[in-house]
Amino acid sequence: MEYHFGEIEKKWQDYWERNKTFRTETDFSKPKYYILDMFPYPSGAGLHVGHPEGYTATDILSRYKRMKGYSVLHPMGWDAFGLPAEQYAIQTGTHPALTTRKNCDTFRRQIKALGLSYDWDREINTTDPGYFKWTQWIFIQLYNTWYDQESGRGRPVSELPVPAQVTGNGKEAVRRYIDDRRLAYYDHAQVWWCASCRTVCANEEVLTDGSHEKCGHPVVRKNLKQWLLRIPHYAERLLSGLDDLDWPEGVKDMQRNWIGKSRGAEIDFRIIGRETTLRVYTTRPDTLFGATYMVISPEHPLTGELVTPEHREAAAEYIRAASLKSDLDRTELAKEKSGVFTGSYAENPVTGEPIPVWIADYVLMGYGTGAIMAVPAHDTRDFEFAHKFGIPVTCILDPTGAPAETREEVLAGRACWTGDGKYIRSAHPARGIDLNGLHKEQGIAEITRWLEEKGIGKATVNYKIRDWLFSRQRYWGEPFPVIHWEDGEVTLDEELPVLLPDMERYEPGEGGESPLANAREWLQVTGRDGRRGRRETNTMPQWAGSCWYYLRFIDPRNQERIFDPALEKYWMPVDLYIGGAEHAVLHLLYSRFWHKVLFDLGIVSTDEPFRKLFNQGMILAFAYETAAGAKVSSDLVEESDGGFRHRVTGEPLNQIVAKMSKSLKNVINPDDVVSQYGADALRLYEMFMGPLDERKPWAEKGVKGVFNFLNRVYRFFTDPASIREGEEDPQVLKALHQAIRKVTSDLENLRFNTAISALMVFNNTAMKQGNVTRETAEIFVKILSPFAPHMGEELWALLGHDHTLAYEGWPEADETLLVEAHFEYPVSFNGKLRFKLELPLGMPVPEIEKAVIGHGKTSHYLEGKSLRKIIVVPGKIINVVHS
RNA sequence: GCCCGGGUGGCGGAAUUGGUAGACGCGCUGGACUCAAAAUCCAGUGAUAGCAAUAUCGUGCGGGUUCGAUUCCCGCCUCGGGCACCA
Repeated sequence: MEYHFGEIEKKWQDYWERNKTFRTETDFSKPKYYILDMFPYPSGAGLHVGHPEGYTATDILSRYKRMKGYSVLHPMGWDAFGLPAEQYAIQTGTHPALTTRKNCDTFRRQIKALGLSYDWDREINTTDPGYFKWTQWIFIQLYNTWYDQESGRGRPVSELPVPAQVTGNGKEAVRRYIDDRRLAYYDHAQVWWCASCRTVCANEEVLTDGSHEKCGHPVVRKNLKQWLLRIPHYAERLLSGLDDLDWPEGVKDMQRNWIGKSRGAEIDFRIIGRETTLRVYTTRPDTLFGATYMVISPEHPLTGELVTPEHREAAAEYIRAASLKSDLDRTELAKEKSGVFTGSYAENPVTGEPIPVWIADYVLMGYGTGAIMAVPAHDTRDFEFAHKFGIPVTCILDPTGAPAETREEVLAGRACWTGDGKYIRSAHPARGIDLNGLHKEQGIAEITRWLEEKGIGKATVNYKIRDWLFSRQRYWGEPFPVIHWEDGEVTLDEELPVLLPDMERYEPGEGGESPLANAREWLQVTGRDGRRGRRETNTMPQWAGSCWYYLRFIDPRNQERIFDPALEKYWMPVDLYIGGAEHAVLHLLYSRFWHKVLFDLGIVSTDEPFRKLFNQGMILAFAYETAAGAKVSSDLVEESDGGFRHRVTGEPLNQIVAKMSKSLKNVINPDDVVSQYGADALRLYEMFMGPLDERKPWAEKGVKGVFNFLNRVYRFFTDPASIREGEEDPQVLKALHQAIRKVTSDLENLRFNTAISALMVFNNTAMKQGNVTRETAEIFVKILSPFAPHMGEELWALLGHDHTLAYEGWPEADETLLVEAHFEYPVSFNGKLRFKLELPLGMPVPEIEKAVIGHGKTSHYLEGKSLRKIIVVPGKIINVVHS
């Protein structure tokens, strides 16, 4: 029979939909498996071939797990708040909700055409008031939570003990005290502002070159009143929680880096001639003897006090210039250090020496204490600075392990050494401190002990992670359930959801006002007491909706609560989460943060949301360039004699691998692939291309390869001459069970490419044999079906079944059929393979040796040489070692 | 600069508690079927030399450990991703 994939696929997709084949029934008696895709932002462009990659992988596993007897939760939804729909609204006046609905419809249609087994009754959309009601609700929980350092967890603010001295200062003081501890707070903040998008954005959304991740335009600093979340309070938990997660090490490393934990000490320096002390943070307190100057950041609160009159003008100028600089200027372009002397001196607490205090923008206010002790001999940045401004460099650590030349330079203060060594010039007997001769680790411990004993410093831990800027000046996002009253009080609106108002125009203001500031009616509220207030006009960032969507899938239609706790307890955590590596830090860190807060509040039952994470690799495409490296659009390329040349100029071109892009005209549209080869072929090819986590180029010819395979399978198994009753041929039976074993273990390890290869191997064997038994055919169809589900259902039906095979039991490999009696040993001489020798597997080693020596070819290879020994690895290899 | 990954035929990729390098697929070559083509089927296909048996070389480069290294160790080259004045 001919393989009419179009009809077959339509038929089964309709069947699944009509019968709700994949509706998740929660059966507490069964083991559960929650398998989740990172839900997409439904863009106007529709699906690209990257989407089906991860979706197919999770779909295959879902189908496999169902056949293994698990209750499987496999949902899909839309992360539908976001800029593009809003930009479109600004340009055309179309309400973003309309655009969003249209895009979701397209995505849903495309996804359904791939035969993915989602439970569509659980579809969610972050822009649906029934959904974002609960996003707002979680915000309220964050607002009403403080982090109790003592117990190491978040607790309701109602349980926050307020010290008597605060209570004594009145209601306002108490309010401020509590607000300072809430996980969500509203305050002035130096924030990143993108003039092009007219919105602020999070640190995490600013790229290294100082541009906005979303649009590529440069961002600038702006001081605005914003909502922020105190994610640093959870830094330690977010860090230690990573250890037990089955996540790619690279992703964990990126999160560890982002959290940026460092251990060191805070040290107080007395300012000479004043009552002030200057506190610094350093990871190298052991180098205190080498501190020859200090630096405070231009934003440091003590600049005013420390700058002496004769330096006032220069310092003020420097500070002003620094404030105008973007971070780009302060880093990338300004490798050259800059700074200005304050005129003040501090006293080095171990040596008693006066050391100058400088202002320099290489010290950031947002980290540590915003001030450092500078040790040019043992810190490269300080060394550069000292070098430029002629500040003395005192080496206090002898790099004993370094090459002689380097060591000499370091000892003379002409080079910087950050490694280990032995301390010199690091003792002050009168003050009871002596590090000389110690190594770095010992030195740090010893000086820290001394600082704490003297009360001038203490061991400290610091994190790079900052408060998360959580508001945006946009229309298309979740409104904050917040009211700002005329008397300055801020209260939460518990009447959820707070809906977005309908508007005529969606443009944000240029000065940082949200478009919602123009929604007059919506904006103004009057309290029961007649007090007037104004709604919060900022909206939440896109991350908000995706922070917790995996929880709503558990009980998506619940009107009364965020979800039923019994269901949450059954389904959580997510057993496998597959998505792109681009979310390694942002989404996954934010999500873990919210989850931990919800855990502390007793709302969820697990401390971590995603037990196993897997990143699919990007799908690339072939592209072409000239010898000079100029890219050539793919429609201008022709293939000739195995090479590529320019269709017009005839210039020879090189084939390269690049991201799909409109300009290179190498974008693959999944719709086209489906109409040409079918969904099963698309699925199979995406999985067959290579390992799921690697980036790999799309090749049209490869699709044809798997398409041929499907054709051969279909032709063979639909041919009545291929299927017979009776006993199976032993060779075929063995091949079948090898396939079952290989496919099963490959599925468990997410190695889809080799699983498909095993299916091909079996099909080749079966076709060569000419026919198989009905039982063999059924087993093969079962193990094929997760990969090519339409084909699976069709063949299953043709084999005489009238129900879906989605819940048929997964076949088990019979190991007894796989035991071999003989093994064809490769026999090598000095490691070089010379011939093969078939021997019984149970043969004792001495007899194997005898057999090898007795073999006719052995004497040939040993001619004129002497036998040293024979190495026999039973079931693996024989190696004859000779002179 | 630092931290992660990669580098295997003409191409996508198999194979690692160290044990037959190149599974499977594409492409290519030859053959069958056909008036012919497509499709399909069969055979071959790492490189070099040879009529052949066979030999030598071969997993980015250079060393090392081992009876044996794609796999382990040391030093490089290169591509991709992330971070980057965080004291």
